[in-house]
Amino acid sequence: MAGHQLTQFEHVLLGLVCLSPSSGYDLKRVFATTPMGVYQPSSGALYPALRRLEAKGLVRAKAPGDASAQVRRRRVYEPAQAGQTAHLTWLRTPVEPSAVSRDLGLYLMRFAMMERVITREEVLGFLRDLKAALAAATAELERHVAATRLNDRHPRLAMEHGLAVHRASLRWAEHAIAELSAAPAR
Amino acid sequence: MAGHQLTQFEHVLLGLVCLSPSSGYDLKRVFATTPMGVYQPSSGALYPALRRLEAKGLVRAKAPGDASAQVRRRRVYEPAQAGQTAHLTWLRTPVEPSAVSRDLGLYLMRFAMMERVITREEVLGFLRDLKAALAAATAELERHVAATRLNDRHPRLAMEHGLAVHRASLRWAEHAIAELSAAPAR
DNA sequence: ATCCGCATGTAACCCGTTACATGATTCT
DNA sequence: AGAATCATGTAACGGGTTACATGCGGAT
Repeated sequence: MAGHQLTQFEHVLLGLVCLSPSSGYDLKRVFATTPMGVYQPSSGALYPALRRLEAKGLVRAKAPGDASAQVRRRRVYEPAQAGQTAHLTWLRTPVEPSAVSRDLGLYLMRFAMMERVITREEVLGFLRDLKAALAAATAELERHVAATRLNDRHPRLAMEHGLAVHRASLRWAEHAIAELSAAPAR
Repeated sequence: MAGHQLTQFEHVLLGLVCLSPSSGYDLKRVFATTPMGVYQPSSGALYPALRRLEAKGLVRAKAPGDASAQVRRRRVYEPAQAGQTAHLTWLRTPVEPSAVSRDLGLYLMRFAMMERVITREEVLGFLRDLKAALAAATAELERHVAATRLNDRHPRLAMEHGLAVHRASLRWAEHAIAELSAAPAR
């Protein structure tokens, strides 16, 4: 059934459809109006990706709600069972410490989609792994900064930027763990 | 001569070649060992890109250093005049406020390559523009966080991550401006 | 003699961008 | 009626990833 594995983009689309059934245009608006908007998918990326998800049996086009007055031309997608499980599996993918700097945006996206879908224990485990990976990446960068010649000011400053950003992410992870730990049970 | 415009990746490669003549393998090592390593170019991306730069007359393969013992199979690239000017033009490309969140890594790369190539005044102008763009992006995010329902904890936390990271970048820009302003004239 | 690191390259495949096309619906 | 927005789609093109191929040089 499911061809091979999905693109990150396809995983995000599937996640959004799981959050609430949407048409391609709805999803376009999501990217246009939320802070996800750092990436603005083109029609040529979005619609074929949805068709691929449909072809793999992960989503299906909802039948026009029988009270169809004019809603004919909108293809509203909803998740299929296989899509639900694929989404859950994606959310539960272990944190890869070596790729955390590259994929941090994706990890944040996954975190944002975890609410009310997986248990708080699992979320806290994810955040702890993320925090550990960020701490390791930060230490690695510190090593690198210390090992670098002080001759060149710009490269050193650029590395310090990376360091500052990593430290901010690390502090955020600690903050998020604290807030979720203190939150009332759902 | 120069076909159309270069890829960001090609611009980075050109910049590295301008910093010091390098072979493809040298460049591979640069990506593998420096904090640039978030992106690990494959052979199928790297060597064709260098050939494209060569075909556009921006770099050329250095003739084997006549004292050639065994250095025959290495193609060491050095910048051509057109490459130098293209690199300078790239470094001087104005900061695009609307894309600063997406392209921050590229901007940092450009900053790291500016040393000793353009005047300190220009560098400071660049940093001030970058700072302004980051401040605008931060304000935008703050607006968005404030306007969002407090119902969902995870999305709000994810947005706060973006906010924390933007603030760190902003503070870095201020720090960099201060440090460069205080630096002794070269 | 063989294995590993150096060093460059190529081909199939996939996918995203750009640009264009098309019709329906709503606004003025 | 005409314009803008909604809504989906397609074709050409470019470029990156994966995987494979190749040959030299030094190390065991």
